[in-house]
Amino acid sequence: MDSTFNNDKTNQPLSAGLYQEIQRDILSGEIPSESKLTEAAVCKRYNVSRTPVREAFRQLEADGLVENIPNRGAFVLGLSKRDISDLFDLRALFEIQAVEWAIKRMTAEDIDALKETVEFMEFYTLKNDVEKVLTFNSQFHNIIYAGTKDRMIQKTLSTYQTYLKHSAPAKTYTGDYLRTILDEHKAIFEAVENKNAAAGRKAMEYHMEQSKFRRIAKYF
Amino acid sequence: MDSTFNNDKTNQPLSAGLYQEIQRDILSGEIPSESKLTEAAVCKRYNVSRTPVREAFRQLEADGLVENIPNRGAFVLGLSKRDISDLFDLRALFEIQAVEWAIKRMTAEDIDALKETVEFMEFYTLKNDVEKVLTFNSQFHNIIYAGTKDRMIQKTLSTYQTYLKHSAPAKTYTGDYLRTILDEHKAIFEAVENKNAAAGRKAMEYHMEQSKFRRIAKYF
DNA sequence: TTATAATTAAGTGTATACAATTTGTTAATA
DNA sequence: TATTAACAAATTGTATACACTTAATTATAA
Repeated sequence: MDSTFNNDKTNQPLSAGLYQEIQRDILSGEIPSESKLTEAAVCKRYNVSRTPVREAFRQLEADGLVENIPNRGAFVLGLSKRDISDLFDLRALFEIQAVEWAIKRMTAEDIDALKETVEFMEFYTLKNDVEKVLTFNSQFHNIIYAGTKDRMIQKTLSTYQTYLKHSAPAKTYTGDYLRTILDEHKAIFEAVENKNAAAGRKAMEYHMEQSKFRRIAKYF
Repeated sequence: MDSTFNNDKTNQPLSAGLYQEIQRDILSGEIPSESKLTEAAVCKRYNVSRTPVREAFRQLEADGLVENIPNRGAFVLGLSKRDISDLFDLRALFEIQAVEWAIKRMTAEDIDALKETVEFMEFYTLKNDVEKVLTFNSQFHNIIYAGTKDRMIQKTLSTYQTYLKHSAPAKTYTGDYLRTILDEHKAIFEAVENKNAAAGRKAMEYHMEQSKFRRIAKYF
């Protein structure tokens, strides 16, 4: 109940902040599956009126994170362990397609931006700055998504990225881990730079396999 | 301006009807890309207040069909021809994965329901009832989606199905066409019945290729 | 005339009031 | 006691009023 919700800094509507906040809480499990989100409760907790709350609920529903039953309310639909496992598989399918399209559609400027991102990743890997590496990791993938020039795959992959990130338990990383991740991204970038779609798919496929293994291995 | 919007029959909230209505108009191109959706205009057209309109806008935004810029408004993002082409490819990836999961996860009752659907398809194919065949065609795929027991793939595929359906120009079907489609579904069902995942993927892959060809061929 | 500033109009963001529905409780009946 | 009916409370659906931001217009100065 110790709300850290704060919307003062940005000019985004309240519903946007609420949406992110509630999404995070559902994915982390803080708000459990099956539980009911009551408008009044959310209003009180974040000290806002019902209008932005209802708008946030609609967005969460479109994401599949709550089910809105007319005149009954919004019921939470969290992600089970199999949901997470499945999500890794779905993400892999799209990431592999995305890198192919990106290789075919990226501009020279897009590729430059990707190059810079890899360089930042390397820089912070050497400094062992986990936070920064993860940030540029996300950025690397986002540049690929944008490079597809396809809104739908971009949107879906961004959503999946968010889901997998926030549904992850806190983790401690070793230097080896960062180095491994860097290498996988370098391989992908190389394929992009050479405009080699087949190599790009292969490198991304491997990255996705490893990525899933690194997470799921902890569960079983 | 001749609104056929009517929400009297059902008890769903106004926003749900608005959402579907506007979605259809965007996909069909009646509301063109780049155009701005003004709340007041939609209110007037459908004779409702701003609250349900704003909620519909949020859902459309989550779908990627409009971009909501704070304090500026909702701008339409329609689907280009390449978007449609890409969508066929993305759908194919998911449909193939879906049939595999469905084969592994469907219950006996699920399979019975699928069998019945195929039988209806065959019956109406023989009667040359296009409307009904298309209805059971959609139902066939929806049963597969549900059979995956995975909300995310289900939701994404349902969305794609809607997009491809509503973005299609009106079409005249021949008896041959219906027969061909029926055969493709029968092949998929057979694989499901035999719980043969590899065969299921293969049959679905073929169905998706043909499905894309049947639509896209008209464009080029 | 052109550029800038002040003002007005239009549109979105948020809160709230009221209507309709659902849920929970009490009362009445068998 | 068990079941149903009537009522009350809580919750969601919708409309509207007001606040705030952006866009358009007019006025002013160079």
